[in-house]
Amino acid sequence: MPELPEVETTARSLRPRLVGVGVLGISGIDWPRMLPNTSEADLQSTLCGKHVVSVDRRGKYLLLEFDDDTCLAVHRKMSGNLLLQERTTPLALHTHLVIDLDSGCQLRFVDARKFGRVYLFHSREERDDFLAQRLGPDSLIELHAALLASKLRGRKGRLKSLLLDQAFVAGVGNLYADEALWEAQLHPLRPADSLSAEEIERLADAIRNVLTLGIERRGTSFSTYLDSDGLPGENQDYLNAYGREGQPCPRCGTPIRRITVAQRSSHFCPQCQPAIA
DNA sequence: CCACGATCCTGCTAGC
DNA sequence: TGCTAGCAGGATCGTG
Repeated sequence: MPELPEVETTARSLRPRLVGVGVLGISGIDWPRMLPNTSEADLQSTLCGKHVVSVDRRGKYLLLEFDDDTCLAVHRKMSGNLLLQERTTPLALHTHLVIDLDSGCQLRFVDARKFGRVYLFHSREERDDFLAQRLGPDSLIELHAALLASKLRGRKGRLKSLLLDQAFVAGVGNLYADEALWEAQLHPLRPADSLSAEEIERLADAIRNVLTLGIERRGTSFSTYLDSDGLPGENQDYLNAYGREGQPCPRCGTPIRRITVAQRSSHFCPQCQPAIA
């Protein structure tokens, strides 16, 4: 499941190979629902002849900006992958969008579960409104202890639920939330406004740390994530809590426990992450 | 503001 | 062996 580090890894690898490149055509749409605000014909008429001027990331959205301020936003949700491949490479199963480029390559959106979405915005303003409505401060570049403290103040929800809320902080998903809570030694069910200043600082540091390490390891390929060259990341070899139910906590040896929080599995060490501070 | 449940999808796995 | 039922999971929406 692509979260911030996976999207950032993809953006970094696509950037040098897409900036300056022109669009020749759009094809392969076999699932109109993945285009909530556009269509194959709309994409075709809007993007043909346009050149990519930037490849960016906001939260878990990958953004391709073109030379007339048109913007394509891709959210990969659970299983979506963006592959940059030679035109001659056979299409992978579950390919739902193909963008033909004048570099001889194709940018292909492949998504087995069809949860992924591609949006087209006709101006920077339209795009920014869309994102502002959904995304809080970016958990990698904007989140600091003071900001986290002010956002947590008065919030009665569970800590884990809030971390998954993209309007609270953008970019953290289930896997990195569990890893950050493990590192900060905080129980996922802690009431959000019960954290001490020191705990908030630990959490802010942990979030930045797990995301940064995730990027350095080119993402976590827990199930389906692949980078734009179709290669897995390495961070799955370094997980401390996520997916490790019953296995020893790397810090204290206590078996990792799994509970359900906000309808999502939550992995934590019952020894290092006590429910009561 | 918060919690909970349903929804969307399909590959995988556990269980029979 | 082969089948099926159930699970996972990000975001959104409706209800309480």
